[in-house]
Amino acid sequence: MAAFRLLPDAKHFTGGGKTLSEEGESGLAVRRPQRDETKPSRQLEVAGARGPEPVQTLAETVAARIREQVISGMLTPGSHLSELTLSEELQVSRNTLREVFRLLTKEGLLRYEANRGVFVSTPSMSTIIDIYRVRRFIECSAMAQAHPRHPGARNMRAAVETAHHCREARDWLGVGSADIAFHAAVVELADSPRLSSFYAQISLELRLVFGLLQDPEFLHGPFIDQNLTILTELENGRPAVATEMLEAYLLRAERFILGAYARIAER
Amino acid sequence: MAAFRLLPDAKHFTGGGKTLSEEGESGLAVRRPQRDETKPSRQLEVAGARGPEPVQTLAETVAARIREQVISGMLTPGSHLSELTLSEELQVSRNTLREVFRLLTKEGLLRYEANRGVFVSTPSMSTIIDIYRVRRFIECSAMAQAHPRHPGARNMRAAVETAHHCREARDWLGVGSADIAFHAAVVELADSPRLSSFYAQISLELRLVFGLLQDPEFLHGPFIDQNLTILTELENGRPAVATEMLEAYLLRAERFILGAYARIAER
DNA sequence: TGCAGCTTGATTGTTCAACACTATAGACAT
DNA sequence: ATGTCTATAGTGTTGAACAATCAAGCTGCA
Repeated sequence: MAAFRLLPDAKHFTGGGKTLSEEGESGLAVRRPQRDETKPSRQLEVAGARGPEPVQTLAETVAARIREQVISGMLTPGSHLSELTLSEELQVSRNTLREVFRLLTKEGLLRYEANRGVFVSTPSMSTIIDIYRVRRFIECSAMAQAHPRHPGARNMRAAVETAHHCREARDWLGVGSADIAFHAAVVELADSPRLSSFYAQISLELRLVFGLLQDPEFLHGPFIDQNLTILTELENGRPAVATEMLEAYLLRAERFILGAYARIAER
Repeated sequence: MAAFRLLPDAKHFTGGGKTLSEEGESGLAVRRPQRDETKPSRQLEVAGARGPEPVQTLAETVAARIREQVISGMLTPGSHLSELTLSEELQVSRNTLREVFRLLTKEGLLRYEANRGVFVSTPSMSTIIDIYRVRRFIECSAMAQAHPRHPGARNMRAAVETAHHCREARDWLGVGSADIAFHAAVVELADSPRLSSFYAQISLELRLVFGLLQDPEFLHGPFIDQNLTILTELENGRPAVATEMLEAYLLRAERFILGAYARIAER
């Protein structure tokens, strides 16, 4: 799964570059239909089979694609997303693209500037602080009231395992995803769809931060073992201990990220 | 650059308690201002606006308007919002309206159904349960860690006072707003912009529920005094007591709302 | 030189009219 | 009544237009 199709180069989006990708082949791009000749079905479906959401509108598909571009670091924070250029590259109309921008702006990944367009939002120091405040707030509360045999715990375990696999494979992006999945599972313990979806949004912003920082091994490496310990405490019926460890984890992670951020910011 | 400017046809957007439909345009059928004659500046700004966001795009303005229609109960849950009809009534193009729909869908006020359009989302029993779960989760945590002299406390007091004024004036919609403002101020105690904006969204959904229920006096009346008590406890340096009372308040309110909901649902 | 004002592209904001696709309501046959 | 078929209305998406705005280059002139 997760076969990311990525644009050749992020520089295309920074306004300056001129090399447009021709990219005539598959992916999920629809070919521009010529009115009089062949008319390919424009209503498209997404490859991924599972999911109770069989239809997805073009705007949502494109949104998902740009989202991936952003969190994979291919679209760097601060870069300008030109409506014209992007609509040509992604083979969608400007109108559709604008709908996409609305979606992603609400998600916090993009930022509007009046009459100047959209930019990939650039997390600041205070962004990081706020994100971690929210994380402590939500995750710790969820953990504190958790039942050890809650289904969320199973997802936590699964996340820990994939994290280990990815570490062995030196797939640091995967490790990051698994780490986030672990903590999303923690939030699941609270049994609240709204809380979970909010947390998912926060995670997205966090990934933006991760993309900003280099050296992902150093970034995620030290933390995946702590996740395992926390999970074990929970499973052994000591949610209070697990909560305490979780809070310590989050405080440490925050300091860690802030430090890395400051280091690259002072350049 | 912060010069405020009202555009000529801003009156269209100040909706005066009437339906969405427009006052009868002189001349015949829905004619939109043609380019060469009247040219109202379409780039508009909102008057009040103490925020750092001086400019507002048409889509955002329209979104604000529909939002009000929804929470004021003028647009009832479940009703279908036709793109064509609404775009004519609001004097905006279908494309702009679709951007608006994207915005409001992300906010949870509207719901998309593939190829069938958007509907005002209808809160269910589980919606209410989830909303109150989140409220207890967030508000209680915020209260528990609050400092008595936090600026949020001032806002809490202000909300209590307007609630009383509105009650005297029999303005029950105002009472509802003040109640929500009070609890938003509670969340402010946590000092997290993201948490506050999330809570604002939850509040919106809750207002949707309120709009569904009749008898607003019965709905809000009993609760505004409890807010005052909670505030007093906080100000007197007993956040623990305040938290306890807050949780009790929320549990009671949830039962209350659920009961009212069930009563109207079985009809 | 320095700088205020004007001109000029480039880009966003918004609209329009068209067409493709889908769902639903009737008409019809069973 | 039940099921199939066809209009039809409404959504999904497009490309082209124009208006409003921003950014930068150019001018004229103290």
